[in-house]
Amino acid sequence: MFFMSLLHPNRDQLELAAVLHALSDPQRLSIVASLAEDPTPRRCGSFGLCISKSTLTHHFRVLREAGVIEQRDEGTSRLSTLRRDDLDERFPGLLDAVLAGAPAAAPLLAHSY
Amino acid sequence: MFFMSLLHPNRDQLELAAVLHALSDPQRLSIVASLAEDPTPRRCGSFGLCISKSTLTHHFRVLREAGVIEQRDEGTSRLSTLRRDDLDERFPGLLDAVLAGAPAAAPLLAHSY
DNA sequence: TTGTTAGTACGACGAGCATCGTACCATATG
DNA sequence: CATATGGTACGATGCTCGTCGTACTAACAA
Repeated sequence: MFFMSLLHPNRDQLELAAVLHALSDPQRLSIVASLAEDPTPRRCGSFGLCISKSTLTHHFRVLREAGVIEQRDEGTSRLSTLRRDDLDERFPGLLDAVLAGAPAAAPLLAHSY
Repeated sequence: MFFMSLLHPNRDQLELAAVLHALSDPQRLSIVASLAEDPTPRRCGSFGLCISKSTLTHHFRVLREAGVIEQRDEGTSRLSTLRRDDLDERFPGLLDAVLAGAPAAAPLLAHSY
């Protein structure tokens, strides 16, 4: 989106504790699971979460700053993708294990918030 | 130790988010890494952590209540062990991935607090 | 009995977190 | 231009967390 340049830690800056913390929230876990299920870059508002826009922004920032997701701006949207390669390289097997143990991705409600 | 009966979730009660949260603190991560490196049941005070006794109690309770460790009393001590089997069964690969990515276990200082 | 050891219980403090509403900003579309 | 869309910024609230000190207890040793 606009001015704020998006902070993304690079691969060797990823910290395990930060990643685990980012994944330890049910809403964020649901985002990650959904993103893993369908790797298409997606809008923040398209995850069917029942939380306000500002809370949504907060969760996506936590995920991005921990290095779990990557975000890029396109038009009026901010598209998110999983940083699967980076995570797999730094913490092999972690993401797969988390995804396997995560509750099924949210049903992706019809309306996008 | 005394009166308090120790709460341990059983295998199928383990919650991913709780486990991830328990592992997302550097001190607790260090405890788990140390416990994984040497599976001998160990006293809480024997991990060489520079924190107070009450904080130590707190961290061990978080780990136990999340199902990461098991504790049993013996004499004046409370001995902890990793619940490796249960974790591996519920979240295959998770513990190994975390341990592989964790900073080397604390040097285990000479004095036991 | 007197101490020592290993740990808990309780209460407190400051920091951080999840959440929200309101105000605002870009981009696109009419 | 005006308006709608998708999101951020800021401030506030209430809750949780990590940390501590003090007081306590249970088991053991002298």
